[in-house]
Amino acid sequence: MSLARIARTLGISVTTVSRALAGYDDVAATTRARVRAEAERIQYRPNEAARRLRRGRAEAIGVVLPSGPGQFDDPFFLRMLSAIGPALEAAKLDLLVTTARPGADELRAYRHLVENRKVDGIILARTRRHDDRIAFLLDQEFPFVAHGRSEEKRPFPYVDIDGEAACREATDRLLAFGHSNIALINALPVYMFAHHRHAGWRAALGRPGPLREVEPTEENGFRAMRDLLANERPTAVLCATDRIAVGALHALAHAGLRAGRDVALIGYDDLPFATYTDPPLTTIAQPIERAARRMVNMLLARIEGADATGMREVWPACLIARQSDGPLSPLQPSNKQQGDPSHEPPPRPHI
Amino acid sequence: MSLARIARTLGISVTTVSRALAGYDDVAATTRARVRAEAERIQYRPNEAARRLRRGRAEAIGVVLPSGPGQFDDPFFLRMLSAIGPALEAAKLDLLVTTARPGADELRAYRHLVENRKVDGIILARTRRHDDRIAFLLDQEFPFVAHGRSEEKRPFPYVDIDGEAACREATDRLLAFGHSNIALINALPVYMFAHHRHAGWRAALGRPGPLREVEPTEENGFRAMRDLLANERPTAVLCATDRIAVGALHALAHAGLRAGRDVALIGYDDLPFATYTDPPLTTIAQPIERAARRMVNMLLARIEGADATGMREVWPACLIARQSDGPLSPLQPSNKQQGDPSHEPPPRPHI
DNA sequence: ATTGACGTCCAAATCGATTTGGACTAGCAT
DNA sequence: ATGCTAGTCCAAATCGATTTGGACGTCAAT
Repeated sequence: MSLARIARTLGISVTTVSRALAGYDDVAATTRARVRAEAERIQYRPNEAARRLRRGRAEAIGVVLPSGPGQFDDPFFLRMLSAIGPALEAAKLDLLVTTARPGADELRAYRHLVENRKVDGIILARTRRHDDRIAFLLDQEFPFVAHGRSEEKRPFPYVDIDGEAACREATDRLLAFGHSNIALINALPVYMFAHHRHAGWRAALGRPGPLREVEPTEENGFRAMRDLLANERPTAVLCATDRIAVGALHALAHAGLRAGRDVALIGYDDLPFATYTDPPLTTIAQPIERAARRMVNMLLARIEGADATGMREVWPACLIARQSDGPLSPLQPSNKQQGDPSHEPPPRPHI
Repeated sequence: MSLARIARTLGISVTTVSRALAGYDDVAATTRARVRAEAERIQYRPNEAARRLRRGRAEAIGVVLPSGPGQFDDPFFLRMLSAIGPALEAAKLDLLVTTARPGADELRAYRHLVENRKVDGIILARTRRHDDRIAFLLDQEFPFVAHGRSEEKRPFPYVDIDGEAACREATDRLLAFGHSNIALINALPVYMFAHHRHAGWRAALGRPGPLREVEPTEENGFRAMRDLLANERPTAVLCATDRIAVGALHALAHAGLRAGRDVALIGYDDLPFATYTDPPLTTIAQPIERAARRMVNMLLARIEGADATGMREVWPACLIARQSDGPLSPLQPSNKQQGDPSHEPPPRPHI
């Protein structure tokens, strides 16, 4: 009872109050001023539910967070959320967050959002090569924007980071350092980003190399690295995420090896702790926040009915050189000739 | 047009359809069955906005995430969110997430949630000694539950982890190892949790010790540790968060010192990477997920009108011994007698 | 004087679910 | 026949904002 209350106090109709506040031009300036003043006086706030009911919109967008072991503490989603928040504020939309364990639970969460019209649009992250969430949303013709591509045949809006190029460059860098036995500890290949990172590594290498595919946790990075050391014994390792890299770093230390000297290691994500590992981690930084803001803008346009064609963007990532990689060590078993085992930092190639 | 549609199809009134689906007992079993069948057939989903309007409830609860430099990537909030999510699902409430930079922006976010009746209740984390958010919510008599206590005089519902006891025990452990010059790198004292951790350290110490207070990032942990080494030169350091501890660890490595041998270091949070630092970090684990679930239950009760008295719980934390701490090294400058510089892991006291 | 245009304003319908306060019928007892 | 009780059902009001389709009055042009 609020527009009504202003109307009663001022002795005018609810319609006029509504139109005055909404800025219609069929309201006399003096009336509008009176309405504005009274609205201010009683601290009028429109009832969201009423507006939503009338407009037929949820005035909100949704994000489904993966929950469950190994997922919950991934800083990626928090970075995304904190970028989405402010971007939505401008559009006066709410952000609805749901959690779901990957699997059947997850698709159910998306169904729930769509079928109960909880949100007007969805932002979807961590796309998979075959992604039933994307297929579902396309089937329903529900507005969404994905972070990452997919092998879905129908086109859909996305913003992605070019992990393939980034991993190609990182691998090229390792090759330029003189490495040839370059391993990849990748995330599970169901994820599109893992697929791309694998492709970049594979392309730069020009042939298969030592490969491990794991759920990206420190624990799994540790295991994979230990296993690589026991078998293929690579001199350089590209890790698909920094969490994997941290585990791998630890496995190296366990084996009495030092990253950057005995084995070159490159991570991916540039998590805040990457500067403070020992040695500091060479890694690949992604503009997640900017990408998230772009995704919000795309989604808003989609909700307004804009055409989705052309809403496909792939942005470059950026390698950040620190100390966990470097030239092939002369102490390592390799085919190269032995060099000077100096402690000076060796020259680094341009990338 | 949906209850109405079922009503029209079945030739009965909207009232009856509503009451049949809502489980009132003044509906004939056969009618109820027909309604249920038709609802199922057309995949009936009640319109949230209409229900909210009628019930006068938002059917949602809110969380305000701190955003901005140094904050956004704190895993704490993501862990909390992923625990809140499932707990809310059972109650059929939505989770509304807002972001705000700490400061004026933040209180504005809370005002917004309350004044626009966006949510029925709020979960508030990272309480401060003087917390204007808590004061505001109490003033408004708005249902909320805090994670952490405050110096607010009026009672309010909270679940907290006993950081004071945990830090007292951790400091006692360091004392038992033979340390006497035990520093604390704390978070800023505006935060209640920092205040508690300080109190525990101070109580165990029985006198002042080297203290640094910083925004809890790796960077600041690094600086603080470097500064401590250049000045008070403690033999043991308690860090208020694992992120600080990681920075401190790095500062030690930089100075050619090794944690666990040259300097004892204890963190707080048990972040996933804590097992994989070098050396693995002795730290304090908090049952955040369980606490979050408990907070949701309290909040639901509060929303239902339950009395808040007695809704105050302090849970114990748990020290996880790894390798970053240990006995006073004989090589360190100290008052103790020199021992055997063996590489065997020294005996550890029970805690 | 009539017409038309314009400037202001509003009654009523609408969105969809919920809830109040009965209406109506059949069956049974008085 | 009358009253009463259960058992079913529903018309209408309600929540609060939005929107349609005019109503009414004033003023200038014809």
